Amino acid sequence: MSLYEQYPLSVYNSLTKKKEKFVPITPGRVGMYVCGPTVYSDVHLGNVRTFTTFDGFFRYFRYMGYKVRYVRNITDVGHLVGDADEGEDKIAKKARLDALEPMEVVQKYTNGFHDVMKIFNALSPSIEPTATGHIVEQIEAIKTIIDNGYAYEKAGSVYFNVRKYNEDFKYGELSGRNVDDMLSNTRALAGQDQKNDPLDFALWKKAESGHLMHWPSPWSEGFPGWHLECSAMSTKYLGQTFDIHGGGMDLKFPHHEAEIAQNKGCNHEGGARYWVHGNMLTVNGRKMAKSEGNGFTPEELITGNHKLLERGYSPMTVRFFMLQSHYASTLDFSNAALQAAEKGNKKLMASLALIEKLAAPGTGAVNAEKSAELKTSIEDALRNLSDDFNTAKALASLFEVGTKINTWYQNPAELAVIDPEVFAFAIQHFKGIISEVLGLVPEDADSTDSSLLDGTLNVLIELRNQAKFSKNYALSDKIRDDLKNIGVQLKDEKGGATSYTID
RNA sequence: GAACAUGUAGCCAAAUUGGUAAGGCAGAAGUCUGCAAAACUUCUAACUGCGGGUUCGAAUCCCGCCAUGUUCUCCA
Repeated sequence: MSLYEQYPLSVYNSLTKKKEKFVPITPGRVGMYVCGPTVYSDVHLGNVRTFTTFDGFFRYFRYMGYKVRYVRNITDVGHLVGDADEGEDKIAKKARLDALEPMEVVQKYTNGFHDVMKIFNALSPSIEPTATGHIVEQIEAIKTIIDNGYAYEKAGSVYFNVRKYNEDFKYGELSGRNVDDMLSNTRALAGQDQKNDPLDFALWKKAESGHLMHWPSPWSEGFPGWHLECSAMSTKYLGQTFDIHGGGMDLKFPHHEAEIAQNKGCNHEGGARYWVHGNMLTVNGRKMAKSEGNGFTPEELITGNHKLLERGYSPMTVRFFMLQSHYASTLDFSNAALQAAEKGNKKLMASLALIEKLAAPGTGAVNAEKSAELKTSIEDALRNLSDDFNTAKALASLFEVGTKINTWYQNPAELAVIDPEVFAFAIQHFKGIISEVLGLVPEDADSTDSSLLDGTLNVLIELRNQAKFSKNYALSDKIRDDLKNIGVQLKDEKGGATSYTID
Protein backbone atom coordinates (compact mmCIF):
# COMPACT_ATOMS: atom_id res chain seq x y z
CA MET A 1 0.00 0.00 0.00
CA SER A 2 1.48 3.30 -1.04
CA LEU A 3 1.93 6.24 1.27
CA TYR A 4 -0.58 8.33 -0.61
CA GLU A 5 -3.25 5.75 0.07
CA GLN A 6 -2.38 5.63 3.76
CA TYR A 7 -2.21 9.40 4.11
CA PRO A 8 -4.50 10.74 1.38
CA LEU A 9 -4.00 14.33 0.32
CA SER A 10 -6.49 17.12 0.72
CA VAL A 11 -5.80 20.34 -1.09
CA TYR A 12 -7.40 23.76 -1.03
CA ASN A 13 -8.83 24.33 -4.48
CA SER A 14 -8.97 28.01 -5.43
CA LEU A 15 -11.53 27.18 -8.08
CA THR A 16 -14.10 25.81 -5.65
CA LYS A 17 -12.76 27.74 -2.64
CA LYS A 18 -12.87 24.56 -0.60
CA LYS A 19 -10.45 22.04 0.73
CA GLU A 20 -11.00 18.87 -1.29
CA LYS A 21 -9.78 15.30 -1.36
CA PHE A 22 -7.19 15.05 -4.08
CA VAL A 23 -8.08 12.40 -6.64
CA PRO A 24 -5.84 12.35 -9.68
CA ILE A 25 -7.29 11.64 -13.10
CA THR A 26 -5.04 8.61 -13.55
CA PRO A 27 -4.55 6.64 -10.34
CA GLY A 28 -1.00 6.86 -9.11
CA ARG A 29 -0.04 9.67 -11.45
CA VAL A 30 -0.06 13.43 -11.06
CA GLY A 31 0.21 16.11 -13.70
CA MET A 32 1.09 19.54 -12.37
CA TYR A 33 1.59 22.78 -14.26
CA VAL A 34 3.10 25.84 -12.63
CA CYS A 35 3.45 29.28 -14.17
CA GLY A 36 7.16 29.96 -14.35
CA PRO A 37 9.04 33.24 -14.47
CA THR A 38 9.20 35.85 -17.18
CA VAL A 39 12.90 36.00 -17.87
CA TYR A 40 13.54 39.66 -18.47
CA SER A 41 15.17 40.49 -15.13
CA ASP A 42 16.66 38.82 -12.08
CA VAL A 43 14.37 36.54 -10.12
CA HIS A 44 13.05 38.11 -6.99
CA LEU A 45 12.28 36.55 -3.67
CA GLY A 46 8.58 36.27 -4.39
CA ASN A 47 9.46 33.94 -7.26
CA VAL A 48 11.62 31.93 -4.92
CA ARG A 49 8.75 31.47 -2.52
CA THR A 50 6.27 30.40 -5.17
CA PHE A 51 8.64 27.93 -6.76
CA THR A 52 9.75 26.61 -3.40
CA THR A 53 6.11 25.94 -2.60
CA PHE A 54 5.53 23.93 -5.74
CA ASP A 55 8.89 22.26 -5.47
CA GLY A 56 7.49 21.06 -2.17
CA PHE A 57 4.36 19.75 -3.84
CA PHE A 58 6.48 17.98 -6.45
CA ARG A 59 8.69 16.44 -3.79
CA TYR A 60 5.70 15.46 -1.66
CA PHE A 61 3.97 13.67 -4.54
CA ARG A 62 7.10 11.73 -5.36
CA TYR A 63 7.72 10.81 -1.75
CA MET A 64 4.17 9.59 -1.31
CA GLY A 65 4.57 7.26 -4.24
CA TYR A 66 2.99 9.13 -7.14
CA LYS A 67 4.56 9.34 -10.55
CA VAL A 68 4.65 13.03 -11.31
CA ARG A 69 5.00 15.10 -14.41
CA TYR A 70 5.82 18.61 -13.29
CA VAL A 71 5.71 21.22 -16.03
CA ARG A 72 6.98 24.70 -15.29
CA ASN A 73 7.30 27.06 -18.19
CA ILE A 74 9.71 29.83 -19.04
CA THR A 75 7.95 32.89 -20.38
CA ASP A 76 10.30 34.32 -22.95
CA VAL A 77 7.92 36.36 -25.06
CA GLY A 78 4.67 38.20 -25.03
CA HIS A 79 4.47 39.59 -21.53
CA LEU A 80 3.69 43.23 -22.09
CA VAL A 81 4.90 46.12 -20.04
CA GLY A 82 2.21 48.47 -18.83
CA ASP A 83 -1.25 48.30 -20.28
CA ALA A 84 -2.15 44.87 -21.47
CA ASP A 85 -2.75 46.02 -24.98
CA GLU A 86 -0.41 48.89 -25.67
CA GLY A 87 2.72 48.08 -23.77
CA GLU A 88 5.94 46.81 -25.18
CA ASP A 89 7.08 43.24 -24.77
CA LYS A 90 9.16 43.16 -21.59
CA ILE A 91 11.90 41.07 -23.09
CA ALA A 92 12.02 43.05 -26.31
CA LYS A 93 12.24 46.26 -24.32
CA LYS A 94 15.08 44.97 -22.19
CA ALA A 95 16.88 43.75 -25.30
CA ARG A 96 16.48 47.11 -26.98
CA LEU A 97 17.75 49.00 -23.94
CA ASP A 98 20.81 46.80 -23.59
CA ALA A 99 21.37 46.39 -27.34
CA LEU A 100 21.11 42.63 -27.09
CA GLU A 101 19.34 39.95 -29.02
CA PRO A 102 16.12 39.11 -27.14
CA MET A 103 17.36 35.56 -26.83
CA GLU A 104 20.49 36.82 -25.10
CA VAL A 105 18.29 38.44 -22.51
CA VAL A 106 16.25 35.28 -22.20
CA GLN A 107 19.32 33.08 -21.85
CA LYS A 108 20.95 35.31 -19.29
CA TYR A 109 17.99 35.45 -16.95
CA THR A 110 17.03 31.83 -17.50
CA ASN A 111 20.50 30.85 -16.36
CA GLY A 112 20.21 33.16 -13.40
CA PHE A 113 16.85 31.69 -12.51
CA HIS A 114 18.21 28.15 -12.61
CA ASP A 115 21.18 29.13 -10.48
CA VAL A 116 18.96 30.62 -7.80
CA MET A 117 16.61 27.63 -7.82
CA LYS A 118 19.59 25.37 -7.35
CA ILE A 119 20.90 27.42 -4.45
CA PHE A 120 17.56 27.01 -2.70
CA ASN A 121 17.61 23.30 -3.49
CA ALA A 122 14.57 23.25 -5.76
CA LEU A 123 14.45 20.28 -8.09
CA SER A 124 14.26 20.77 -11.82
CA PRO A 125 10.79 20.24 -13.24
CA SER A 126 10.11 17.29 -15.51
CA ILE A 127 9.57 19.60 -18.47
CA GLU A 128 10.47 23.26 -18.70
CA PRO A 129 8.94 24.44 -21.96
CA THR A 130 9.39 27.92 -23.40
CA ALA A 131 6.79 30.09 -25.03
CA THR A 132 8.97 30.73 -28.07
CA GLY A 133 9.37 27.00 -28.54
CA HIS A 134 5.61 26.58 -28.81
CA ILE A 135 4.51 29.26 -31.27
CA VAL A 136 3.06 26.61 -33.56
CA GLU A 137 0.91 25.15 -30.80
CA GLN A 138 -0.27 28.59 -29.83
CA ILE A 139 -1.26 29.47 -33.39
CA GLU A 140 -3.19 26.21 -33.64
CA ALA A 141 -4.98 27.02 -30.41
CA ILE A 142 -5.96 30.44 -31.73
CA LYS A 143 -7.35 28.90 -34.90
CA THR A 144 -9.49 26.56 -32.87
CA ILE A 145 -10.75 29.33 -30.62
CA ILE A 146 -11.69 31.42 -33.68
CA ASP A 147 -13.44 28.42 -35.22
CA ASN A 148 -15.37 27.95 -32.02
CA GLY A 149 -16.50 31.55 -32.21
CA TYR A 150 -14.74 32.90 -29.12
CA ALA A 151 -12.19 35.12 -30.82
CA TYR A 152 -12.06 37.68 -33.58
CA GLU A 153 -9.40 39.26 -35.74
CA LYS A 154 -8.85 43.00 -35.91
CA ALA A 155 -6.11 44.48 -38.07
CA GLY A 156 -3.80 41.52 -37.83
CA SER A 157 -4.37 40.94 -34.12
CA VAL A 158 -6.67 38.36 -32.58
CA TYR A 159 -8.66 38.97 -29.41
CA PHE A 160 -10.58 36.70 -27.15
CA ASN A 161 -14.26 37.56 -27.03
CA VAL A 162 -15.03 37.57 -23.34
CA ARG A 163 -18.64 38.66 -23.79
CA LYS A 164 -19.40 35.80 -26.15
CA TYR A 165 -17.53 33.32 -23.99
CA ASN A 166 -19.41 34.45 -20.94
CA GLU A 167 -22.70 33.59 -22.65
CA ASP A 168 -21.70 29.94 -22.89
CA PHE A 169 -19.40 29.61 -19.92
CA LYS A 170 -18.68 31.70 -16.91
CA TYR A 171 -15.80 34.10 -17.13
CA GLY A 172 -14.55 35.00 -13.67
CA GLU A 173 -15.23 31.70 -11.94
CA LEU A 174 -11.73 31.52 -10.53
CA SER A 175 -11.26 35.08 -9.31
CA GLY A 176 -14.82 35.44 -8.07
CA ARG A 177 -15.53 38.48 -10.17
CA ASN A 178 -18.98 39.31 -11.34
CA VAL A 179 -18.21 39.66 -15.00
CA ASP A 180 -21.82 40.35 -15.93
CA ASP A 181 -21.55 43.58 -13.99
CA MET A 182 -18.16 44.37 -15.41
CA LEU A 183 -19.48 43.80 -18.93
CA SER A 184 -22.67 45.78 -18.51
CA ASN A 185 -20.82 48.68 -16.97
CA THR A 186 -18.48 49.10 -19.88
CA ARG A 187 -19.58 50.83 -23.03
CA ALA A 188 -18.20 50.24 -26.49
CA LEU A 189 -14.91 52.03 -26.86
CA ALA A 190 -14.55 55.12 -28.96
CA GLY A 191 -12.44 53.60 -31.66
CA GLN A 192 -8.95 54.14 -30.27
CA ASP A 193 -8.78 50.60 -29.12
CA GLN A 194 -8.90 47.65 -31.45
CA LYS A 195 -10.66 45.52 -28.89
CA ASN A 196 -14.43 45.32 -29.06
CA ASP A 197 -14.60 45.22 -25.31
CA PRO A 198 -12.14 46.30 -22.64
CA LEU A 199 -12.29 42.89 -21.02
CA ASP A 200 -11.17 41.14 -24.19
CA PHE A 201 -7.56 40.09 -24.22
CA ALA A 202 -5.06 39.47 -26.98
CA LEU A 203 -4.35 35.99 -28.30
CA TRP A 204 -2.14 37.29 -31.08
CA LYS A 205 -0.62 40.74 -31.50
CA LYS A 206 0.58 42.18 -34.76
CA ALA A 207 4.15 43.36 -34.32
CA GLU A 208 4.80 47.04 -34.76
CA SER A 209 7.69 47.97 -36.97
CA GLY A 210 10.87 47.72 -34.96
CA HIS A 211 9.46 45.06 -32.68
CA LEU A 212 12.21 42.56 -32.14
CA MET A 213 10.32 39.32 -31.56
CA HIS A 214 7.85 38.22 -34.19
CA TRP A 215 6.69 35.15 -36.06
CA PRO A 216 4.53 34.57 -39.12
CA SER A 217 0.92 33.62 -38.57
CA PRO A 218 -2.30 33.51 -40.61
CA TRP A 219 -3.17 36.95 -39.26
CA SER A 220 0.05 38.91 -39.27
CA GLU A 221 3.73 38.88 -38.51
CA GLY A 222 3.45 39.11 -34.76
CA PHE A 223 3.63 37.39 -31.40
CA PRO A 224 1.31 35.46 -29.09
CA GLY A 225 -0.56 37.01 -26.18
CA TRP A 226 0.88 36.38 -22.76
CA HIS A 227 -1.88 34.16 -21.39
CA LEU A 228 -1.91 31.76 -24.29
CA GLU A 229 1.35 29.94 -23.76
CA CYS A 230 0.25 28.34 -20.52
CA SER A 231 -2.94 26.98 -22.07
CA ALA A 232 -1.08 25.64 -25.07
CA MET A 233 1.77 24.05 -23.17
CA SER A 234 -0.23 22.61 -20.31
CA THR A 235 -2.57 21.00 -22.82
CA LYS A 236 0.32 19.67 -24.88
CA TYR A 237 2.17 18.04 -22.02
CA LEU A 238 -0.55 17.22 -19.52
CA GLY A 239 -3.66 16.82 -21.63
CA GLN A 240 -6.83 18.85 -22.04
CA THR A 241 -7.75 18.15 -18.47
CA PHE A 242 -5.05 17.73 -15.87
CA ASP A 243 -4.67 17.55 -12.13
CA ILE A 244 -3.04 20.61 -10.65
CA HIS A 245 -2.29 24.11 -11.79
CA GLY A 246 -0.18 26.27 -9.53
CA GLY A 247 1.05 29.82 -9.47
CA GLY A 248 1.27 32.97 -7.45
CA MET A 249 -1.85 34.61 -6.06
CA ASP A 250 -1.17 37.67 -8.20
CA LEU A 251 -1.69 35.62 -11.35
CA LYS A 252 -5.27 34.67 -10.49
CA PHE A 253 -6.67 37.53 -12.49
CA PRO A 254 -6.43 38.03 -15.32
CA HIS A 255 -3.80 35.44 -16.23
CA HIS A 256 -5.34 32.28 -14.85
CA GLU A 257 -8.85 33.39 -15.61
CA ALA A 258 -7.79 33.90 -19.21
CA GLU A 259 -6.14 30.51 -19.24
CA ILE A 260 -9.33 28.79 -18.20
CA ALA A 261 -11.27 30.72 -20.84
CA GLN A 262 -8.75 29.75 -23.51
CA ASN A 263 -8.83 26.10 -22.54
CA LYS A 264 -12.58 25.97 -22.66
CA GLY A 265 -12.69 28.18 -25.71
CA CYS A 266 -10.54 25.57 -27.40
CA ASN A 267 -11.89 22.33 -26.04
CA HIS A 268 -15.20 23.30 -24.43
CA GLU A 269 -13.90 21.85 -21.21
CA GLY A 270 -10.64 21.19 -19.58
CA GLY A 271 -7.86 22.93 -17.81
CA ALA A 272 -6.84 22.07 -14.30
CA ARG A 273 -9.12 20.38 -11.82
CA TYR A 274 -7.30 21.77 -8.79
CA TRP A 275 -5.99 25.30 -8.76
CA VAL A 276 -3.42 26.06 -6.10
CA HIS A 277 -2.23 29.56 -5.36
CA GLY A 278 0.74 30.54 -3.27
CA ASN A 279 0.62 33.77 -1.35
CA MET A 280 2.78 36.86 -1.41
CA LEU A 281 5.79 38.01 0.51
CA THR A 282 5.99 41.10 2.67
CA VAL A 283 8.94 42.79 4.33
CA ASN A 284 8.46 44.22 7.80
CA GLY A 285 4.75 44.11 7.14
CA ARG A 286 4.94 46.00 3.86
CA LYS A 287 4.75 44.55 0.41
CA MET A 288 8.04 43.94 -1.27
CA ALA A 289 8.27 46.45 -4.07
CA LYS A 290 10.73 48.69 -5.80
CA SER A 291 8.80 51.76 -4.80
CA GLU A 292 9.08 50.76 -1.15
CA GLY A 293 12.83 50.28 -1.46
CA ASN A 294 12.53 46.98 0.34
CA GLY A 295 12.98 44.58 -2.52
CA PHE A 296 16.20 42.75 -1.85
CA THR A 297 17.31 39.99 -4.20
CA PRO A 298 17.98 36.38 -3.22
CA GLU A 299 21.71 37.13 -3.44
CA GLU A 300 21.39 40.12 -1.13
CA LEU A 301 19.44 38.03 1.31
CA ILE A 302 22.22 35.46 1.41
CA THR A 303 25.06 37.95 1.64
CA GLY A 304 23.23 40.39 3.88
CA ASN A 305 24.26 43.20 1.55
CA HIS A 306 21.12 45.31 1.86
CA LYS A 307 20.19 48.13 4.19
CA LEU A 308 17.22 46.25 5.64
CA LEU A 309 19.26 43.15 6.46
CA GLU A 310 21.33 42.99 9.60
CA ARG A 311 23.33 40.14 8.09
CA GLY A 312 23.10 37.34 5.59
CA TYR A 313 20.94 34.25 5.90
CA SER A 314 21.78 30.93 4.32
CA PRO A 315 19.58 29.45 1.61
CA MET A 316 18.47 26.62 3.90
CA THR A 317 17.54 29.12 6.59
CA VAL A 318 15.36 30.89 4.05
CA ARG A 319 13.87 27.63 2.84
CA PHE A 320 13.10 26.54 6.40
CA PHE A 321 11.63 29.96 7.08
CA MET A 322 9.30 29.63 4.12
CA LEU A 323 8.29 26.11 5.12
CA GLN A 324 7.43 27.26 8.61
CA SER A 325 4.42 29.10 7.27
CA HIS A 326 1.61 27.76 5.15
CA TYR A 327 2.02 28.41 1.43
CA ALA A 328 -1.38 30.12 1.22
CA SER A 329 -0.56 32.71 3.90
CA THR A 330 1.37 35.87 3.33
CA LEU A 331 4.84 35.56 4.75
CA ASP A 332 6.60 38.44 6.40
CA PHE A 333 10.37 38.86 6.18
CA SER A 334 12.13 40.45 9.10
CA ASN A 335 15.52 40.02 10.69
CA ALA A 336 14.02 38.68 13.90
CA ALA A 337 11.94 36.11 12.04
CA LEU A 338 14.88 34.96 9.92
CA GLN A 339 17.13 34.62 12.93
CA ALA A 340 14.49 32.55 14.66
CA ALA A 341 14.25 30.36 11.58
CA GLU A 342 18.01 30.00 11.48
CA LYS A 343 18.09 28.62 15.00
CA GLY A 344 15.13 26.38 14.42
CA ASN A 345 16.64 24.95 11.28
CA LYS A 346 19.96 24.37 13.01
CA LYS A 347 18.24 22.57 15.85
CA LEU A 348 16.38 20.27 13.51
CA MET A 349 19.46 19.52 11.42
CA ALA A 350 21.47 18.82 14.57
CA SER A 351 18.92 16.19 15.59
CA LEU A 352 19.14 14.72 12.11
CA ALA A 353 22.92 14.47 12.34
CA LEU A 354 22.68 12.80 15.74
CA ILE A 355 20.85 9.80 14.32
CA GLU A 356 24.14 8.29 13.16
CA LYS A 357 25.45 8.36 16.69
CA LEU A 358 22.53 6.66 18.37
CA ALA A 359 22.78 3.35 20.17
CA ALA A 360 20.63 0.41 19.13
CA PRO A 361 16.92 0.64 19.98
CA GLY A 362 14.91 -1.99 21.79
CA THR A 363 17.73 -3.59 23.75
CA GLY A 364 15.61 -3.54 26.88
CA ALA A 365 11.97 -4.29 27.60
CA VAL A 366 9.91 -2.43 25.03
CA ASN A 367 7.72 0.33 26.40
CA ALA A 368 4.57 0.18 24.30
CA GLU A 369 3.39 3.60 25.31
CA LYS A 370 6.58 5.42 24.39
CA SER A 371 6.86 3.50 21.16
CA ALA A 372 3.30 4.39 20.22
CA GLU A 373 3.96 8.02 21.03
CA LEU A 374 6.87 8.05 18.64
CA LYS A 375 4.83 6.45 15.94
CA THR A 376 2.07 9.00 16.38
CA SER A 377 4.50 11.90 16.05
CA ILE A 378 5.92 10.76 12.75
CA GLU A 379 2.54 9.75 11.39
CA ASP A 380 1.26 13.18 12.32
CA ALA A 381 4.00 14.70 10.22
CA LEU A 382 2.87 12.64 7.23
CA ARG A 383 -0.76 13.46 7.87
CA ASN A 384 0.02 17.13 8.18
CA LEU A 385 1.82 17.17 4.88
CA SER A 386 -1.20 15.51 3.35
CA ASP A 387 -3.42 18.18 4.88
CA ASP A 388 -3.05 20.78 2.16
CA PHE A 389 0.73 20.51 2.34
CA ASN A 390 0.85 22.00 5.80
CA THR A 391 4.60 22.11 6.24
CA ALA A 392 4.34 24.33 9.31
CA LYS A 393 2.28 21.74 11.10
CA ALA A 394 4.52 18.94 9.86
CA LEU A 395 7.57 20.72 11.22
CA ALA A 396 5.94 20.92 14.63
CA SER A 397 5.65 17.12 14.63
CA LEU A 398 9.21 16.75 13.40
CA PHE A 399 10.44 18.87 16.28
CA GLU A 400 8.76 16.42 18.65
CA VAL A 401 10.70 13.59 17.08
CA GLY A 402 13.86 15.69 17.10
CA THR A 403 13.54 16.18 20.84
CA LYS A 404 13.24 12.43 21.30
CA ILE A 405 16.37 11.84 19.23
CA ASN A 406 18.29 14.32 21.37
CA THR A 407 17.09 12.55 24.49
CA TRP A 408 18.07 9.11 23.18
CA TYR A 409 21.52 10.41 22.41
CA GLN A 410 22.02 11.72 25.92
CA ASN A 411 20.29 8.85 27.59
CA PRO A 412 20.46 5.56 25.64
CA ALA A 413 18.26 3.91 28.27
CA GLU A 414 15.36 5.84 26.80
CA LEU A 415 16.10 4.34 23.40
CA ALA A 416 16.40 0.85 24.81
CA VAL A 417 12.66 0.74 25.47
CA ILE A 418 11.63 1.76 21.94
CA ASP A 419 10.26 -0.90 19.63
CA PRO A 420 12.93 -1.34 16.91
CA GLU A 421 10.33 -1.54 14.15
CA VAL A 422 8.71 1.70 15.21
CA PHE A 423 12.13 3.25 15.53
CA ALA A 424 13.11 2.25 12.00
CA PHE A 425 9.81 3.56 10.65
CA ALA A 426 10.19 6.86 12.47
CA ILE A 427 13.79 7.41 11.50
CA GLN A 428 13.12 6.55 7.88
CA HIS A 429 10.42 9.18 7.60
CA PHE A 430 12.11 11.72 9.81
CA LYS A 431 15.06 11.67 7.44
CA GLY A 432 12.88 11.30 4.37
CA ILE A 433 10.52 14.17 5.12
CA ILE A 434 13.30 16.56 6.02
CA SER A 435 15.60 15.88 3.12
CA GLU A 436 13.32 14.62 0.37
CA VAL A 437 10.02 16.41 0.96
CA LEU A 438 11.09 19.61 2.62
CA GLY A 439 14.36 19.65 0.74
CA LEU A 440 16.39 20.72 3.76
CA VAL A 441 19.99 19.60 3.52
CA PRO A 442 22.96 20.18 5.81
CA GLU A 443 24.97 23.24 4.98
CA ASP A 444 28.55 22.29 5.65
CA ALA A 445 31.37 24.70 5.25
CA ASP A 446 33.20 24.02 1.99
CA SER A 447 34.20 20.44 1.97
CA THR A 448 37.22 21.19 -0.19
CA ASP A 449 39.70 21.39 2.66
CA SER A 450 37.61 19.59 5.20
CA SER A 451 40.21 16.98 6.11
CA LEU A 452 42.85 19.66 6.53
CA LEU A 453 40.49 21.78 8.62
CA ASP A 454 39.40 18.79 10.65
CA GLY A 455 42.99 17.85 11.38
CA THR A 456 43.86 21.40 12.35
CA LEU A 457 40.93 21.66 14.69
CA ASN A 458 41.76 18.34 16.28
CA VAL A 459 45.24 19.64 17.07
CA LEU A 460 43.70 22.67 18.77
CA ILE A 461 41.19 20.51 20.62
CA GLU A 462 44.03 18.30 21.84
CA LEU A 463 46.00 21.33 23.04
CA ARG A 464 42.94 22.64 24.82
CA ASN A 465 42.38 19.28 26.49
CA GLN A 466 45.93 19.35 27.79
CA ALA A 467 45.36 22.83 29.15
CA LYS A 468 42.16 21.68 30.79
CA PHE A 469 43.86 18.65 32.25
CA SER A 470 46.43 20.89 33.92
CA LYS A 471 43.58 23.14 35.01
CA ASN A 472 44.90 25.99 32.92
CA TYR A 473 41.39 27.21 32.26
CA ALA A 474 42.55 30.63 31.14
CA LEU A 475 44.29 29.02 28.20
CA SER A 476 41.63 26.44 27.45
CA ASP A 477 38.94 29.10 27.48
CA LYS A 478 41.02 31.34 25.26
CA ILE A 479 41.29 28.59 22.65
CA ARG A 480 37.57 28.04 22.79
CA ASP A 481 36.68 31.74 22.72
CA ASP A 482 39.09 32.57 19.91
CA LEU A 483 37.72 29.72 17.81
CA LYS A 484 34.20 30.90 18.52
CA ASN A 485 35.11 34.35 17.28
CA ILE A 486 36.03 32.93 13.91
CA GLY A 487 32.92 30.79 13.80
CA VAL A 488 33.91 27.47 15.32
CA GLN A 489 31.93 26.37 18.35
CA LEU A 490 33.53 23.72 20.57
CA LYS A 491 31.30 21.46 22.62
CA ASP A 492 32.47 19.23 25.43
CA GLU A 493 30.48 16.06 25.09
CA LYS A 494 29.40 13.92 27.99
CA GLY A 495 31.95 11.16 27.57
CA GLY A 496 34.82 13.65 27.61
CA ALA A 497 35.13 13.96 23.85
CA THR A 498 35.00 17.40 22.25
CA SER A 499 33.11 18.10 19.05
CA TYR A 500 32.83 21.25 17.00
CA THR A 501 30.32 22.93 14.74
CA ILE A 502 31.08 25.54 12.11
CA ASP A 503 28.70 28.40 11.46
C1' G B 1 -14.42 52.57 -5.91
C1' A B 2 -14.77 47.01 -6.42
C1' A B 3 -13.38 41.66 -6.00
C1' C B 4 -10.61 38.20 -3.23
C1' A B 5 -7.49 37.29 0.92
C1' U B 6 -5.35 38.24 5.75
C1' G B 7 -5.30 40.34 11.14
C1' U B 8 -3.70 34.63 16.80
C1' A B 9 1.53 35.58 22.96
C1' G B 10 7.53 40.32 22.80
C1' C B 11 8.62 38.24 17.30
C1' C B 12 7.40 34.46 13.30
C1' A B 13 3.45 31.18 12.87
C1' A B 14 -0.36 26.49 13.02
C1' A B 15 -5.37 25.35 14.01
C1' U B 16 -10.87 28.12 9.58
C1' U B 17 -16.19 20.86 7.31
C1' G B 18 -17.56 25.34 15.10
C1' G B 19 -16.18 21.61 20.53
C1' U B 20 -12.43 26.37 25.44
C1' A B 21 -5.69 27.75 21.29
C1' A B 22 0.60 23.41 17.71
C1' G B 23 5.54 24.52 16.88
C1' G B 24 10.00 27.78 16.37
C1' C B 25 12.56 32.22 18.45
C1' A B 26 12.95 35.30 22.74
C1' G B 27 12.38 35.21 28.50
C1' A B 28 12.77 32.42 33.72
C1' A B 29 14.38 28.25 36.80
C1' G B 30 16.68 23.53 37.14
C1' U B 31 19.91 19.16 35.28
C1' C B 32 24.75 18.40 32.91
C1' U B 33 29.73 21.24 32.85
C1' G B 34 35.84 23.71 36.01
C1' C B 35 33.08 27.58 33.36
C1' A B 36 30.62 27.64 28.71
C1' A B 37 28.05 25.79 24.37
C1' A B 38 24.50 22.29 23.01
C1' A B 39 20.78 19.29 24.83
C1' C B 40 17.01 17.78 28.31
C1' U B 41 13.05 19.01 32.13
C1' U B 42 9.74 22.56 34.08
C1' C B 43 7.70 27.34 33.77
C1' U B 44 6.17 32.26 31.82
C1' A B 45 3.38 34.57 27.80
C1' A B 46 -2.76 35.09 23.48
C1' C B 47 -9.99 37.83 26.84
C1' U B 48 -7.48 35.04 18.69
C1' G B 49 -7.78 43.65 15.17
C1' C B 50 -12.42 46.42 17.18
C1' G B 51 -17.96 46.26 17.89
C1' G B 52 -22.33 43.44 17.40
C1' G B 53 -25.08 38.71 16.08
C1' U B 54 -26.24 33.19 15.39
C1' U B 55 -25.22 28.76 18.62
C1' C B 56 -25.46 24.56 24.30
C1' G B 57 -20.56 26.02 22.40
C1' A B 58 -16.81 30.42 17.60
C1' A B 59 -10.15 32.13 16.26
C1' U B 60 -13.40 29.22 12.97
C1' C B 61 -20.25 31.11 10.64
C1' C B 62 -23.05 36.16 9.76
C1' C B 63 -23.17 41.86 9.86
C1' G B 64 -20.52 46.57 10.55
C1' C B 65 -15.90 49.12 11.24
C1' C B 66 -10.42 49.58 11.17
C1' A B 67 -5.68 47.92 9.21
C1' U B 68 -2.56 45.21 5.69
C1' G B 69 -1.91 42.47 1.00
C1' U B 70 -3.13 40.93 -4.18
C1' U B 71 -5.83 42.10 -8.42
C1' C B 72 -9.09 45.04 -11.22
C1' U B 73 -11.81 49.51 -12.62
C1' C B 74 -12.29 54.70 -12.91
C1' C B 75 -9.79 59.23 -12.71
C1' A B 76 -5.32 61.74 -13.56
